[in-house]
Amino acid sequence: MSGRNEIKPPAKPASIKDIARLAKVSHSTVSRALHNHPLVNAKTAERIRQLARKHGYRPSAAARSLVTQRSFTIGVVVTTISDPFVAGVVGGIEEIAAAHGFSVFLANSNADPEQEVRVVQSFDERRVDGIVVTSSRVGALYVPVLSRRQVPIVLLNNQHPSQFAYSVVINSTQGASDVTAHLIELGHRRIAFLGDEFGRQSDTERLAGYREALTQAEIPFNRHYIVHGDGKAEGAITAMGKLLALPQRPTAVVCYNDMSALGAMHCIHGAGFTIPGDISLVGFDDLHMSQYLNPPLTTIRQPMHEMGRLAMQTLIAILSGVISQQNFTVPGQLIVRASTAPPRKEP
Amino acid sequence: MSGRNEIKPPAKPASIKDIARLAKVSHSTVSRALHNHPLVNAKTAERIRQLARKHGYRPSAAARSLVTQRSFTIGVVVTTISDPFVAGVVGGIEEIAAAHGFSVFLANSNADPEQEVRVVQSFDERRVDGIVVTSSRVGALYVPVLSRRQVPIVLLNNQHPSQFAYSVVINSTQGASDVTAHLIELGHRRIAFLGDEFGRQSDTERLAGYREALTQAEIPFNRHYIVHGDGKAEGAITAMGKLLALPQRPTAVVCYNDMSALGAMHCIHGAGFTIPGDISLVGFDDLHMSQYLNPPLTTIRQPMHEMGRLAMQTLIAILSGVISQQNFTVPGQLIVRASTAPPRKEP
DNA sequence: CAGTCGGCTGCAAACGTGTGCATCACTTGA
DNA sequence: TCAAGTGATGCACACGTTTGCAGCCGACTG
Repeated sequence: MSGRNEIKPPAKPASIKDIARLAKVSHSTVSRALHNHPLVNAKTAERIRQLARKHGYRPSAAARSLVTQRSFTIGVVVTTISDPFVAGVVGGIEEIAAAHGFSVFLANSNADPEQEVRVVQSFDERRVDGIVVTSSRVGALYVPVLSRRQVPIVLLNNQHPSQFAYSVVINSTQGASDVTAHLIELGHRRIAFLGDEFGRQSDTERLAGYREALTQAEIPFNRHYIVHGDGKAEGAITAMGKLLALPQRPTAVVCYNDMSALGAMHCIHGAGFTIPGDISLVGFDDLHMSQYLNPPLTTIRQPMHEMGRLAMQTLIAILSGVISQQNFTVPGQLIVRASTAPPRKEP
Repeated sequence: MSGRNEIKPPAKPASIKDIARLAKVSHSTVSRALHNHPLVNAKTAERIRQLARKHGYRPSAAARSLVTQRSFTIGVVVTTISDPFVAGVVGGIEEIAAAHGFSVFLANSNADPEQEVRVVQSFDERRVDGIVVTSSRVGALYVPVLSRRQVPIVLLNNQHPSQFAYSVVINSTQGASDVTAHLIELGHRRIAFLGDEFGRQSDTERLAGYREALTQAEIPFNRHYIVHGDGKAEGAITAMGKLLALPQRPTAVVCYNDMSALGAMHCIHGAGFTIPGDISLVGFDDLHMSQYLNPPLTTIRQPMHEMGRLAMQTLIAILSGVISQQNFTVPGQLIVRASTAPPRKEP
C-alpha cells in the first residue's frame, strides 16, 4: 500500500463548460444536447454535438456518477484469473457488461482472506453497482457490503453459498452422476473418485453424484477409492499415486475437474500405464485444451462463458428493478472422448 | 448499448458530512483526520477515526478523484482473457496494481476494431491513470488518447509497436533461435516452422530466430517447411497436416506457441506418429499445462506473470514522475522436456 | 392591444471530497 | 497588559456533472 504519494496529474481534458463556452450556451444546454433531450433546439443541439466531437469531449464518469448515484461499474472477484475456468467466466461477464455500458473491475483474491477484505473495501469505495464472486470459499464475506449498501451480489459456483445472495451454479451432482454412469455402462466396477480438498460445496456434490450412480448400479462403495487433490494438476498427481499404489487398482477414475485429470493423466503415463487401456479417466469442466489432450478427455462440459453471461444478466436485471430468479442451476453436458473405454478383460 | 435506462439507485452510503455531524466537527476536520494530517488534534482525530470505522464509512473514490484529478485506476485491454498467456499477464498486472492502491478495469477487444474504439472511449470517460495493452494488433490505435490526455500507455508483446509508447516484449528472436539450436544439437536437420498468420511482429521475429539458428548451423532454408496457423490449436492442426503431407516430412517442428504445439501434437498423434520418436516438437510460452502434456513439452518459458508485473511497475514509475526506461525486452528461457529427442536413424 | 402559451435557455443547487486561507482560543514572553 | 505566536478548527471554493425551476422571447388568441 505504498506509492500513492507524489503522483503528478495528467493533462486536463475538456470539460462540459469548455464546450459551453465555445458554443456560447450554458453548460446545462450542452448536457441536454448530449443526452438528446427534446427540450433543446435541434439545430443548436447538432452544433453542440459537432463541437463536442471535434474537441474530443468525453464526460467525466466520476462527476456523473457523483450526481446520479450510479457508477455503471461492477466488481468481479476471482481467486486467480490464471485458472482457465475462471477466465472463461470472466470473459462472459465482460461481454454482457460491455454491451450494456458497464465497466468491470477485476480483482484477484488468491483465496487470501486479508486480500478479500481489501477487495471489498476497494469495491465499496468505487461504489460499484454490483459484484460477482467466482469460485470463492468466502462469498459470505461479501454479504456485509450488501447489507450496508444494498449492492446486489451474484455468487458463481461458490463453495459456501448464502441464501441472501443470488447465485449461478453448475449442477455438480448431476454431472458427476452422468459421467460415473457412463463409466459403469462401459463395464467398469472399480471406479475411484479424485476430489478437491478445498472445494467444499462442489466437491461434496460431485462426490454425492458419484455415489448416487454407484448406488443406482448396486456397486458397493469402497472408501479406499476416494482420494483428494487440490483441484490442480499438482495435487492430483500425488492423489493419483495413492490410487496406483492400491493392491487392487481402480479401472477408472472420476476427477474433480479437468486440471486434476491432467495431473492424473501425467501420473498414470509416468507409471507406465495406458489410458484408456489400463485406466479410464474422466474430468469435469471441458476446458478448451481437453479436446486436444492425448488421449482427448471425456468430461462434463461446464458452459463457463454462458454462466458468466448469465451472472451479469442477472445483475443487470436486479439493477433494472426486474424481479429476477434467485438461484440458477445450469446443467453440465457429458462429452465422450477417447479417455474412456471398456475395462480390460480380467485374466 | 441498451439498458442504461430506468436503473434504480442503491442505498446511499455514509458521507463525510454524516461523520462530521456525528463528531460535531466540520467535514474538513474529518477529511484531515482520516488522512492523518498533523494539524488536527490527536485525540479528536482518533475519535473521528473510530466513528468512521464504526459507521463503515468509505470515502467516495469518484468525489475524491474529481478534486485530485487522479482516479487510481488503470485500464487493461486484452484480445481475450481466455488466452492463458494473457490471463497470466493480467494476473501480474493486477498484483502490482492492488499493492499500490490501483484498481484495474478489464476489457476484451476480441481483436475487433469497433470494439477497441469503444474500449478507448470507456477508459477515457473513466479517466484511467494509465493503460496496458496486451498482445493487440492495433496498439497504435490507443495513441490518440495518449496525445490528448497524456495518459501513459504500456504495450505488452504488441504486434505493431509504436515508438511513442512504452513497451515490454519477450525476446522472440532469441527464444526461437535457442529452441531451434536445441533441435539442431540433437541432430535434426529437417526442421519446420509452424507460425501464426496473425502475429505480425512476433511471428516475424520468431521466424527470424529460427532462420538465424539454421544459418548458424549451415542448414539450407526450405520454404516448404514454413507453414502458418492462427496461434491457436485449431489452426495448428490444419497447418501440421500440410507438413505431414510433405514427401519428405520434417523430423522436428518449431511452433509459434504452446497452444499451436498442442494442436500440432493432436494432429501428429491422430496420424499415427509418435513424439518424439517420429517427430520432435517444441513450443513457446511454457503454459502451466505444458509440463503435464503427453509427452511434456519442450518450450521457451515466457515469464508472463513477471512481464505483467513489469508493465504495471513501469506505469507506476511514469505516474510517479520517475524517468523510466522506454522499452524492456525480457529473455525467454529454454525448458527441455520429453517432446524432443534425437531424430530416428535414417534407414 | 393585452394576455397567454409554448419552445427554448440559463440559474442554481446538489453530489462528496480536498485544501488554502482566515479565524479563534489559548499560551508565552517582554 | 499587550503583542506575538502556536495549535486547532471552520469557511468557502473547486472539481464536472445532472436536473428542477424560473425566466425570456416570440407568436397566437380574443
